[in-house]
Amino acid sequence: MADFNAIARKWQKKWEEAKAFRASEKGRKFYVLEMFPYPSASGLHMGHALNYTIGDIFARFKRMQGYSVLHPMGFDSFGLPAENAAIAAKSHPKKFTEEAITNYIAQMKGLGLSYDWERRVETHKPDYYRWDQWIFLKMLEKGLAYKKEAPVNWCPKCNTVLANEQVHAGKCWRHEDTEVHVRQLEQWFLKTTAYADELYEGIEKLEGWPELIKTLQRNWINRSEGTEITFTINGRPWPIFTTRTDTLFGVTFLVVSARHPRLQEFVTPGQKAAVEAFTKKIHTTKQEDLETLEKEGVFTGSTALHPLTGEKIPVWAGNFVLADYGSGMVMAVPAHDQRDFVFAKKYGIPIKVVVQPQGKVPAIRAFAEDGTLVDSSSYSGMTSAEAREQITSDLEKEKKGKKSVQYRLKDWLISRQRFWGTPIPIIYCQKCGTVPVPEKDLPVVLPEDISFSDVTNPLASSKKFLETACPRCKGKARRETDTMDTFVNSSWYQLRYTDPKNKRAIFDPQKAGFWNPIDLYIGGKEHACMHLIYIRFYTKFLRDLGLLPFDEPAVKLFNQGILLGPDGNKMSKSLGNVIVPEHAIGKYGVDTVRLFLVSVAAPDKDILWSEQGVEGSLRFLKKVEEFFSKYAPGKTSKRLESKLHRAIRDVTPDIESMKYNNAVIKLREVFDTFEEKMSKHDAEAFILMLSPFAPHFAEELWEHIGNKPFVSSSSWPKHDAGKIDEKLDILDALNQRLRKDIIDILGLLKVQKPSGLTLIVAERWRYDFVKMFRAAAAETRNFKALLGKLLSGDLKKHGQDVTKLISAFLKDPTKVPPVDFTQQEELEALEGFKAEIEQEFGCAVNIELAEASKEQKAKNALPGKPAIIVS
RNA sequence: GCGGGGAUGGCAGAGCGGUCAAAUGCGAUAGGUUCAGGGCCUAUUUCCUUAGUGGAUACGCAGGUUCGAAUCCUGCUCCCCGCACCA
Repeated sequence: MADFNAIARKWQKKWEEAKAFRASEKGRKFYVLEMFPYPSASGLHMGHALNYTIGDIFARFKRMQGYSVLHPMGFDSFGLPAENAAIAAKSHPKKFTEEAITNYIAQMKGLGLSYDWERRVETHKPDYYRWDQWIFLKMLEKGLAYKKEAPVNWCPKCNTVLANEQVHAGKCWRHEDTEVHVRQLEQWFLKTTAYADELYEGIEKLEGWPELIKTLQRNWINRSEGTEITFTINGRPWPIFTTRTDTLFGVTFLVVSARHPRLQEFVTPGQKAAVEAFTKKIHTTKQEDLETLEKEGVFTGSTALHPLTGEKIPVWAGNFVLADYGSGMVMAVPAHDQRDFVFAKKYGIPIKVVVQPQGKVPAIRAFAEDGTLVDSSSYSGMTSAEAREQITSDLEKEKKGKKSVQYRLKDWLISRQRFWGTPIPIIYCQKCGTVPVPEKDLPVVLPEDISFSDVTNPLASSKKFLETACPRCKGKARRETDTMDTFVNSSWYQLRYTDPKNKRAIFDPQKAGFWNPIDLYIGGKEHACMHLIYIRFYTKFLRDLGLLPFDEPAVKLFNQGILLGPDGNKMSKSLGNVIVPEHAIGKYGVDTVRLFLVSVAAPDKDILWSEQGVEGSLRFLKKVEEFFSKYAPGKTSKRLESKLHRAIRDVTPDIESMKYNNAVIKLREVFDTFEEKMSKHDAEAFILMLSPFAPHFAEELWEHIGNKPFVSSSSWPKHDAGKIDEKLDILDALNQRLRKDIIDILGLLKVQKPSGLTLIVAERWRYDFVKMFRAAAAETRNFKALLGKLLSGDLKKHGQDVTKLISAFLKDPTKVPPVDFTQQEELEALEGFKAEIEQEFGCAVNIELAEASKEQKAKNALPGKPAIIVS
């Protein structure tokens, strides 16, 4: 038995020496990319292996199809874990990171992944992150990067602020048990909202993206169209956003967010104490509880003027209004909004019905749907939709409102009070203020002499870093000590792969444009609202800088499933169900593991790891090996040829559509029909098809049958439709059935060794049936009538054959397919099969035609199933 | 509450209007093998019936469309997963 691991090492070395997977800009391109990993100290896990194998199979497949394939890998190497590890070990995160990277590369090579390693990018290297800084400066220039004080999410464990996208249900994205606090801080933001509209509208055009991701993004960006209505409070105009302009006459109070920065402007001296007590309570409420919190509020003392009626409306402060959506204030229409309804009930605020439904207005809850307006001055009688239009346009005329679109998407907070990230290229000068670092001074390099001793940002501990001269006045200045969110690094890395060593520019637009957009981007669905929004945002920005001629980063996005442990749970150390890639590979070999990972289910489904399943994959490879160890080229039988070409025909689209599981099954199926004699060319076809899945093993076989390396760079086989013979398959089925029948009968007769077998072939009814069908088809175009005719009476019991014909008929009504076999052909086929039967049952076999005189004997004989007489 | 995805044989998982009692793998059972209760090979693995063809049920539940449904439609139940007071 061959040593699969030795084979793997052998070919990995050869590939590397030959630089077999180097990408070059010529011909038809194909860009396959898997989301690059964060190099963690614990190394690659099986989930990574799955993710990368999925991409690798596709990359290899496309390469064999003659595409220039770009299949690079890199490392998202900035991030908190390395920094924390460094703090614990009183060391530098760079050390941990680079060790981890070395380890990752070795593991990836061990998986036989066909990367062009020369293009590798590592985001913690200054020659990479200088371009993060460059982009930042460009954004600053265009007004898309800015600093502002805002309530921000603070994770006490990460010791830094987080972006909105990194807060999941009130918790930190990395610390599911850690409450995020809201703090008021001055931070850097990237103006993702400048592209909100395009990010939202563009989702529709992402045809190759999974519906799920698109929906998640739609929800995240959440565009809503409405009207911004101006209310006057204390003599000053305040815009309020609503989607229900039609309920304007039902407004009985306004609610301002209790967290609103300008809340104090509404608070009258008389209400001061009450409001303060209330806000204090709000600030001590946990984010988590906020979701289930009862709607509460307090009167601010101020009143607003209704823009149309001039009525006085009380302004409340409430805990259920978001400070950072719209203007942080809502108009409350208790009759038509459930939240307002509850609030009004609680505080005894009047409820005024202005929209009438078909039936009666329910008293216990608000009627929040569209209906017909009542009590709304001249708008009464209009439908909600009409009223929205009319009221908005009337408000516009009076300059008391305008159409408005609001997004849930917020600007991206990128400041991090951490060390291990891209320094923000900003200098604060006492005289000149905030000054961007000039492009020529990039990169702003992370210092080495830092100390993690304090809780403040470690960057501030490096004097060499902190103290600098102002680029404008040359006076004393200090650097920004915040670094950028790591998601910045991964927002454009796919472009850098196309020109990774460029020292003068972020990339050559020529090269980036050749490879991009990514043709197949593979990664987990958890990135839907983080990375995948950011990368789209960056793409649009770089496009607007004139660097990219396209709008979206990837044509097709593929989300692989989650790899589950043998117990059906997600792999985790705490459950002890983690399968370590090295162990599995050591035990079964890489190719087996790769093959198994894609055999279980379609790659977008969750995969259940099963030791027995892996053994099954190994068994298959061993059988293949066994076959080829005895293989000598010969002439392929028509039968095998037919099956092989069909396999080529079917495997190809299976891989193309990433149904790897089905492709593997088809490979197993053809292999099962292999005969000792087989031409070299046909043997090659099989090895070629096997190679994306089991690349090392395939190379070995390829060499074994006398070919020069590599299969990996040979051409994908093409099928010859002319060689696919359906009749041969039917014949196989007939033979199979006959064999089984003989076995059954011998069993029933309790005969161990028959001295002879006589097979009597009956007249074929099908022959006549088809003639009839043809005649019927010719004489009528009414399919139903034809069917009725066919399905009636005697023919009904031959349903299977009827359906076969009908399905063929439906595909092309002008043609009735030829019937399987005529009686004559069947006889001939049986003659051919005779030797095999004789061999198998160890007796002479007679084949007879059921003539009239033998009718009696043939009474059990059916088409394709001769009557069997045992002697 | 809003939205997305599911429910198939002992298990995993294909199939997504006719060629389906339903690929393939795993497991189980039987038989074979110069055969160790291992490996390999072969057969069986819904029920009934049987000198083979056949029949009855069956693809979450209940209906419907169709000559024909695991596949399409409607309603229901259950499971998973996102977002969640966005005005």
